[in-house]
Amino acid sequence: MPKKRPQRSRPTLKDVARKVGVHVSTVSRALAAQTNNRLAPRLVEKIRRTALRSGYRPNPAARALRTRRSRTIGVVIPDIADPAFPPIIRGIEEGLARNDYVAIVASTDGNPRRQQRVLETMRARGVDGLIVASALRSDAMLSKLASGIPVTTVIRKADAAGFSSVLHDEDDGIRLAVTHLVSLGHRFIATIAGPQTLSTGHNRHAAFNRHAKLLGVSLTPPLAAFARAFYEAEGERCTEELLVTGRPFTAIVCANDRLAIGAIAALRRHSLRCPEDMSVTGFNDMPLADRLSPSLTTVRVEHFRAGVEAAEIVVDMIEREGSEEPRQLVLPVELVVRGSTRRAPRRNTDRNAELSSKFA
Amino acid sequence: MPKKRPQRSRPTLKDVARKVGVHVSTVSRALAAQTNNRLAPRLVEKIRRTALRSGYRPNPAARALRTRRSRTIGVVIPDIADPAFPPIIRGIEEGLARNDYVAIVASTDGNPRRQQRVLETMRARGVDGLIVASALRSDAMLSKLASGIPVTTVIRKADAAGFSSVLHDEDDGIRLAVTHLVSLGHRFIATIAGPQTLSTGHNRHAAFNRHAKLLGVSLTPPLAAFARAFYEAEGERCTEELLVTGRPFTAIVCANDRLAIGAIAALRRHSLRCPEDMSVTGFNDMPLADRLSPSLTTVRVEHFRAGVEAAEIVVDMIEREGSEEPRQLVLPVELVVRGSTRRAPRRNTDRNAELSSKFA
DNA sequence: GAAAATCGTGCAAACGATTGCGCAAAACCG
DNA sequence: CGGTTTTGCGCAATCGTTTGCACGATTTTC
Repeated sequence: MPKKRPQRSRPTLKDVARKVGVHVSTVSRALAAQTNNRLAPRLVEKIRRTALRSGYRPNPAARALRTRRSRTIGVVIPDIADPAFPPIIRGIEEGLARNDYVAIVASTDGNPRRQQRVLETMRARGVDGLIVASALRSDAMLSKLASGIPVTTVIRKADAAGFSSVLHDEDDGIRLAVTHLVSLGHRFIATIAGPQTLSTGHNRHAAFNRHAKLLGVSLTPPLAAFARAFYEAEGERCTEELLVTGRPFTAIVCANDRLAIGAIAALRRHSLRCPEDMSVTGFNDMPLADRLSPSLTTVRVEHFRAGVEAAEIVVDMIEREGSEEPRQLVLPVELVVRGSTRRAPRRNTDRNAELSSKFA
Repeated sequence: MPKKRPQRSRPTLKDVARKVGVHVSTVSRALAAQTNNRLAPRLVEKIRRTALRSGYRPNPAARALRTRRSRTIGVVIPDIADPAFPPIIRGIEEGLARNDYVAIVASTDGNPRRQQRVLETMRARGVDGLIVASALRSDAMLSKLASGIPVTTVIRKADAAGFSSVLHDEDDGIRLAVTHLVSLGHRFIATIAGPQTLSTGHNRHAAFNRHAKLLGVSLTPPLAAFARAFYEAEGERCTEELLVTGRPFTAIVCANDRLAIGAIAALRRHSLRCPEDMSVTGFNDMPLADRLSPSLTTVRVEHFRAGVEAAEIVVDMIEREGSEEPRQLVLPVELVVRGSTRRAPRRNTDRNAELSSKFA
């Protein structure tokens, strides 16, 4: 029974030092890339070998205590169960691992109080930096609680300066979607916008207005409904809202995939088929978007890459000691055309027919 | 320019001690629940107040160094982008937060080498315990790398003793699904089983065999296809495999939702409609399962709760110093009937008609 | 060939908390 | 009231690293 060694803890610097016959400080220097050039190469080699052989692992607590660096990044997510976020987290994980950092992630449910708690425990935990996917456009709390350590937002952007950010090219994404619809003959295009408190919601909506005008398909007044959250249920509600206006339209540009899913469901309840009667576009190309029926025409974004880049940015900010100003990165997007969009119906459905003829 | 204080670090025990006029050890004791009863109540009160007022937060690194406890749990997930896992992670997060622990999570992609790396960095990070959702039935590596710290598996179980586990009642779930189908008149039921290297895959398949026999609907030889992974594509492949047997069946019990989604897609390619021609059941009730078309009849499991329970279990094992043996928890499941199952067709589709009549 | 610069390593002090031990003062006992 | 126990708190060591400084030995420089 190897129960003899009750706390067989890992070897420490001291153990390695004893084995090699040098002082612990020498071992420490030999193992660190920045300092081992001041030692005799032969010694360094020897130390490294015995360290490796004895399975030495630096004690993270001791190192953190001494260096005031935990090599830990806090990741704040609105809702990890939302399919948009896991790929980002994966990317962050990847980007951090490359630099020997780890993440502690927490969800906020979009609830400011929870976000505050989360940020506080992260500060208490001594994270070296923060990656925030839950930022509001004006997020006073974030500015307050995040002061002093590098912060980057992903996917969303806070208006306040001082944060780095990595974003998708929302404007181009919406441009692609609208252009696509127009090329299919759609002229009456409604939109379901996301929450205007979020940069995504706001920017996509602004982009929609801009490009609709540019392409000469803007309606007056604009045919838009505003979702209070990026959920399917809100997509349904907004669709109802659009339908009860009685105004004609043949396509809906949704601010994200989940809204689009809700929209399609609501349309179906009203016996409007997608894509035959109504084209719908999403945004994100979330997992399963290709497996729905109809499969979703949407804007593909590089969530994984966004995570990686965000991780690299915080790490970089940390290691350069904040001597740098915030960076902004915008990732390209791409339209993926699938089953939810189709050539605009010549003969509109009954309810649209009368009205659209007025406008034609 | 408030650049004067270059490293305005948080107050330490020493700061609080100086302010109150006592020794740091006294402050330490006053702040810990186990030791403050040895101090004068009035003093404790005073210390706590000034600690609070000055915004004191224990330095986690220092504490970890001294106590050899990081209050950090490693969470190992096969793939965080798989919709089954985020709710579990949320649950873990919740369960850990209640006890003032945090999680560091990493994905393995079901890749043993990656799992090894992940487990190693977690050990190196000094996690106090492990929650593993990626366990294989026989996972030698896990047994090796996890030795010495409390481990619990979630959702999946490793055969090796020594681990706690929290599982869903797979057997009952499959029983519910099969019973449901039988009550709808199905007599020829095929199954798409999951990977037999995973406890889920294995147990659900065993359960299917058992209950099919119990209900008198087992086919000989059994009509089963084995997925190599819990992916949609495998669901498609397995469905093809079932169809080419040429044997009649009117329902497929799938080992999870993603396989079911793949199955439905493959059926559609063969002009078999679900549920009119073929009923399909899933397992998990993953997000969006209710939004697919057809919406999925499936077995709902309590993923969130599983996470919470797993967290509570590891924490408990840690705080009791491993003086306890592993615990096993099985959570109840529930059938949720939706659109993908329907009364068995009287007149089977052409290809089933001839054959099923033979068996009828 | 002596002074100066460089090199290679050891010494010891942190970092901030926890905790066994000791020692006064207070409380208790007969 | 003297002696014993209890109470309340301080002392100092310790956890494992990192890093400024010191210092002898080499090498360089003029």
